[in-house]
Amino acid sequence: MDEVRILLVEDEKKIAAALKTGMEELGFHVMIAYDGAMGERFFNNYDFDLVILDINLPDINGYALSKMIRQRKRDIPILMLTALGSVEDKVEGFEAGADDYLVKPFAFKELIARIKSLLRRSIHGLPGGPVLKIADLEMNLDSKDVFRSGNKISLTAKEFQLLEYLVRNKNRVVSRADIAGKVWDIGFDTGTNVIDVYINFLRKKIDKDYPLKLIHTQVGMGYIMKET
Amino acid sequence: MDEVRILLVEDEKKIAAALKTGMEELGFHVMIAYDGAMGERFFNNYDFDLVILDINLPDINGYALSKMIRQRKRDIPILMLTALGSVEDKVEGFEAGADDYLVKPFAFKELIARIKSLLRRSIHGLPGGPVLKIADLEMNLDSKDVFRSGNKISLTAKEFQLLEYLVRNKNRVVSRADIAGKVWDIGFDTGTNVIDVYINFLRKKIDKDYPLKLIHTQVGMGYIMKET
DNA sequence: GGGTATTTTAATCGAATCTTAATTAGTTAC
DNA sequence: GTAACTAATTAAGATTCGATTAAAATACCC
Repeated sequence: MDEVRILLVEDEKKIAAALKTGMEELGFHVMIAYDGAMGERFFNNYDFDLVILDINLPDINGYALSKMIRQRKRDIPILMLTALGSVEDKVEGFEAGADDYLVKPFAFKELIARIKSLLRRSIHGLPGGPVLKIADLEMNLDSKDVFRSGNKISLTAKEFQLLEYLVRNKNRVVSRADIAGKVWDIGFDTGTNVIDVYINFLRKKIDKDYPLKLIHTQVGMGYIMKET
Repeated sequence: MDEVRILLVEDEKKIAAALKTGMEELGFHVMIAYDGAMGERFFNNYDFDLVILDINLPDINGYALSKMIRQRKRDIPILMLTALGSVEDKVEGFEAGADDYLVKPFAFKELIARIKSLLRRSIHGLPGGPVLKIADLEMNLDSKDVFRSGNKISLTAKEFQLLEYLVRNKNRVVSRADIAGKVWDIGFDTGTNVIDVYINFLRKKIDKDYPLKLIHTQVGMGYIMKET
């Protein structure tokens, strides 16, 4: 999730500054608007991935601003952040188009968790794009993409399965019998050496060009994937 | 938004019954599971638009169930409903894939407002026209019109269904078995190759005349739709 | 009911992938 | 240090997989 831009509309300068600092430490890019008109202007002139709205603003109130934003860009996540905690306020907030509603005072961590949950849906498509990692190796289980140090590596189906099994069991020695059972559907009584061959395929694609080797042999035991 | 089906996993029967009644009065169709295993079973056997999860369940806990649901169907909204109100609990909930987290006791109206907000976002109920997009390809689910770079493409019913499934799962490899189950109602044990044939039909209509191909084959895995 | 459009089955061809097998290299144990 | 074993590597053969085409079966429409 790179370059997430957040518009924060909040009139209490101290709170706004604190939130901005906290969020920027997490890598978000935050822009503060101190009133509704400013919020509207910013929204119209820049591109944001998410909006955080206070309700009680000096001029335009948050509900109105939310509706305006929804009209103009119906898929941007809006999170309302306010001292108004009654059920009616919340319902009104949601009806104005909010995707989430958080009552002050709140824990910063909860805010972040909710922001991430919202972004998960809107930015990188849908939630849970599961990615396995070890060192600089990444496997995307959805798209079946594999990257080493950012370079794309294309694997065949079996290679992918084997690598997935190894990475899932990283820092743990897996025997050939384990692999045979999980990746191939065989019991490993057969005198085949497919596994060795495939380990070789993987090493060529994954380790060969990199000084840091990830696949290691434990003679007499099996293979292990680790960074050290 | 017609026929919204909600899965409610909640072990306290009184609460579950009360919620079900309340929601059904609003036109939702609710199914109750009294423990995690039951929830999992229901989830696997029926189609839902939203899941409401209690955390403290007799057997499997809500976090685990949430992760399981996310893996299987990553676009369904999950709302956690629980007595655990600490920030850590909430963060854990969101990390397990929840889209919203509501602490008991709560106002029924707030629950409804949050449910509606989630449904509004989830694909089916997006306001303002159901149009799926990827790159310069657009599918209007209402009018069943399909455009590539503004040029109208006419598809047959099955072609449309298949394309819709692929586009909904863009950037994700879908296996033939997935497709067989969702687009055709078959289990893919049959040795048919309809899917391959239809992929071929789609490619001719959608990709043939354009340099940027959208339908890609992952040999041994399935098909994926992506721009790159 | 006839004719067209759509869906499905079937068969072919070529290429990608998987597997086997044999050789070379490396490791362990005595 | 050498025998015995274990693993790495390579190349070739076997098999599967997918694209494509054509034809058959089914559904649809007037």
